[in-house]
Amino acid sequence: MIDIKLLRSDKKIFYASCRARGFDTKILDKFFELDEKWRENLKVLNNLKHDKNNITMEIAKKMKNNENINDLKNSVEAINDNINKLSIEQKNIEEERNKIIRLIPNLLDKNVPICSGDENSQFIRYYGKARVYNEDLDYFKKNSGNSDNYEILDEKPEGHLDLLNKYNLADIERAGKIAGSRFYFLKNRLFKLELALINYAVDFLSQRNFTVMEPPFMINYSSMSGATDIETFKESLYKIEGDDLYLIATAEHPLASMLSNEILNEDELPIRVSGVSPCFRREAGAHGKDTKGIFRVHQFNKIEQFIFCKPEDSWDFFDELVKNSEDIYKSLEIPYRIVNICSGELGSLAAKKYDIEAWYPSQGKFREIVSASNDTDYQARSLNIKYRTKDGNKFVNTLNSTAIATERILVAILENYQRDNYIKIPDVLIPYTGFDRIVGDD
RNA sequence: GCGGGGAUGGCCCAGUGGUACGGCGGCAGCCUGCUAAGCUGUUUCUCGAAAUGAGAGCAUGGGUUCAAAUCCCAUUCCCCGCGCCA
Repeated sequence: MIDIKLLRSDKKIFYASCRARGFDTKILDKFFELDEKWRENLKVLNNLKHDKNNITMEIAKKMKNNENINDLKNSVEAINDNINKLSIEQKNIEEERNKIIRLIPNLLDKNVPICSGDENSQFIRYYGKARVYNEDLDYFKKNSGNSDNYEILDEKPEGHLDLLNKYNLADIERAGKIAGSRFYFLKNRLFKLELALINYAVDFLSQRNFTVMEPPFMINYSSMSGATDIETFKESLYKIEGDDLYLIATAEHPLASMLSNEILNEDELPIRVSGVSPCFRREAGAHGKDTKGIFRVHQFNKIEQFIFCKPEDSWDFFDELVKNSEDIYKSLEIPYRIVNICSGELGSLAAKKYDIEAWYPSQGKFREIVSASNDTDYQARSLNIKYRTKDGNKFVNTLNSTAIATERILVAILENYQRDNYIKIPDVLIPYTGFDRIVGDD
């Protein structure tokens, strides 16, 4: 949620931010209209309550002295009628206003590139030595900042679905039979590789001062709506029938809401937490995209980094999160690039977002594997997470970034590490897998 | 799931219908020849330019009443016991 006081006092910057994101500024007009009415009503309502309180106290006094109070009673009843009427009106206005204010997106950071379309996000940097099929070279060059760090392949590498079948690493058909499309059974060494990735990430983040944890995989509406932009997010979430519970779409949701309605001491910050969890996504609206294999699925595992910090530190921590994620992919030796997501593509919580995109040789593309966002105080305000300062309580800033989304990294490893008759295991993972290659059934 | 007990400000705790007591901690100031002790104020949210201005707030949502932390109903969570259970 944005800062309502700032919204009232500095309308222009919100109109500019909404326009840059491609949001309809009518929501702002509507907000101001409702807010005006709300404040007027509140004044009247508070005056009525003030009168009522005075009379009520007088009644208490008179009763002590055994004086007659019938007249006073009647006047309170009359005031109560007015209060009730106005309260109902006020409640409706407030509900509508609060619904709208949640639709207003966070203010953009000044470094976010302004754009409307998909392809305008800004290239930041490239790392690694990509294996590039000769026909994909133009695309690679164009999207890697014209890097010359690549190895040309004359034959198109196999796609991950073929590799899954070739080495008997997944059963997607039977998963489809029992659950539907976009589900999978992970098998054999690929499954062990996933466990290795999880353990590797857990160790990695522990060493970088994160408290690692397994969060609840379901949370209630209040937490979910605080942690997300729920109105637009709703359709991508799974709801549990008969209970006030939603399956999480990322560990960010429980990690963020973990501290909801709390006031922290200044010296507790920053708080670095990391969550390992499955992520459940309906992928509504993704029909036809990545339908084969395990690249885009309804359930995948992810290790997420999350930081609560003071506002003045949050851009440093943004860099820290991105660096952590980058260091993981450097260590796994997966080629990647980083892009600064442009205004039209940015989620409404984020003031700025960097994506890390891995190189997938058989797709001949960079695809998203990490999303790092600084939500500034937007999420903290919705969740009511504050810290104490000399000048009163302030909202913390929250930041999140993927460490490893395992299914996408498994695909990246399969594609980048395929050899003639086996899949090589990245060196840093061998201590975790206990084997150095995937060859077949075991 | 059943029975019993509970939820009060950052924390602890008092409060059986008349508008939330006290302590601890934090912050600000005062005093004191000094890492102590003491004193005063302050501590949540909202409206308001501000007030020595007002309203709200006692787990949540309803109800009774002129008036509810207090009485009634429902819900949530925590503790104890029983049952069930990986």
